[in-house]
Amino acid sequence: MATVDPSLVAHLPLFAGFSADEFGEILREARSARFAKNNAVFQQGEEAHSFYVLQHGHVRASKTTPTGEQVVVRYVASGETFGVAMAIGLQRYPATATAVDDSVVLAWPSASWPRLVEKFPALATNTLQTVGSLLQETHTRVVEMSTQQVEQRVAHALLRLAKQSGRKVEHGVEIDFPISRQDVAQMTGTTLHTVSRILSGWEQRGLVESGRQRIVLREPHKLFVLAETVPGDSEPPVKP
Amino acid sequence: MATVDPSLVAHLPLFAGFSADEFGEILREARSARFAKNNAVFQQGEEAHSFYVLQHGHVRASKTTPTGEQVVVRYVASGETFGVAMAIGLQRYPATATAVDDSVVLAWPSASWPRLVEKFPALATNTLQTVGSLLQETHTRVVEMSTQQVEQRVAHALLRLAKQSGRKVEHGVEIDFPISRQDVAQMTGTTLHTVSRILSGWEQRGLVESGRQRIVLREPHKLFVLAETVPGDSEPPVKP
DNA sequence: GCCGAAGGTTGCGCTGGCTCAACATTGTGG
DNA sequence: CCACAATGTTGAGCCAGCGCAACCTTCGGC
Repeated sequence: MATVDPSLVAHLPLFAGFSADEFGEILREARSARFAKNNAVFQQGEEAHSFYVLQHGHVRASKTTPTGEQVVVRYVASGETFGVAMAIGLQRYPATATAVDDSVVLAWPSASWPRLVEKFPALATNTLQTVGSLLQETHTRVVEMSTQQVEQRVAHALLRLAKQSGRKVEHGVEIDFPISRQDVAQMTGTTLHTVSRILSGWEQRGLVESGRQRIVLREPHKLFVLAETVPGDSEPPVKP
Repeated sequence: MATVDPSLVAHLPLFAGFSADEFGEILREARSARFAKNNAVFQQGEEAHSFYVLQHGHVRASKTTPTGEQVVVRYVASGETFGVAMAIGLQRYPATATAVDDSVVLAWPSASWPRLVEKFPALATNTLQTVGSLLQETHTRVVEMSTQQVEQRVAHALLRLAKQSGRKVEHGVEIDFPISRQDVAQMTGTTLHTVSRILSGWEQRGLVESGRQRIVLREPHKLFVLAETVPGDSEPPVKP
């Protein structure tokens, strides 16, 4: 298990406000690990032995219901912290984390969290920011699911992914990891069929270009307008 | 502004692990305030001047969309922390907090959060637990909205409210604050009409007893079964 | 280069739950 | 005590999106 070059992780939000010596000390307790595409970093229900920072790649966090349905809780981009179950008082992971691309993570034993936090209280406040942001995003999602139609929700979901993990390509912004219709459906509370129909429609209108596990936003701004448009807003009723 | 009796708040989760002297010191920075029923503690978008612990009463946190729809984010029960915008890095409150009953809160100036946390790091870890729990609950809600029908979601919502704020009454468990059909609808992503129909149905079956701003669960266990039952699970198709 | 599996598309029919609407009931302020 | 506002109930019609089904396309392994 190789030691980690501090310069590669010094800028991460989890370590904001630490001196070189300090995160040198923290880093010494981490190990680096590689997960090949489609392999699980950890499983829902499993003992929360570690917490993680994603160095490279992309990780999907998803929950499975007792009846077997899956819901995507989050996509983790590089630099982000995940699997902090222990820090929020959980013995077990509440979701499954899967590498959707070949990924490299930094892993700390959960057992060392209390000691690290005691020595470096800023870890707690930094994690609080992270968890707070997740809470906000999740609230946004609840609001969207409560008030918007599927098409708007899908638009918002893709725009968020593009912002978080978009890569500029020739004709727009491509979501920088493999993502299926099913994945988008599980992010927005719909079915892969409906997502497929929506993307087909958008493709015809030139808004996106998509294919197998691949989505390119060609007109992010138009998508944004669509996402904010209340359906039936276009034709105000005529007063006779 | 009266000083606060430490014995009344010593047991709150926010102060777990503090000595008498320590929360005496923290408490000295708080003021107590009373909010009459239906008055706002703070408004969405307003500068996050304070964070709060609810001493008595009940507070509803809700978000309003640009198009005017409201979504209930959370009900706060006594003892719980709310309005911690500053701690999670927000300048402004992301939701409106309204007293649904006459309520008494402890309020700290947001400005004193950084200093308090520096002196009492356990504040950060305690808040992390709180925010973590909220995140989990919100994820549960997303999963429910993604995979369950309205009737199941309403059942889950009421069972959660009963667990958090239920009061044993003669014929069951009553939700211990005024709550309308509209409120329940805004918690579950449906309309007051649908909630009304569902409650009427349950009333007929003897599962609940409800009226104006009032819901009593008469058969919590049966409701729980209903909440977990996949619709169409009852009659397996006959093979001719 | 072939084959199987995974992913994507599209048509069709059905229905849960929304919208619109009218009305009933209960609390509240003057 | 009355009037009105807030809350709740219920009917009727409609449609967005789901379930099912059939089929097509692309990728990866051998």
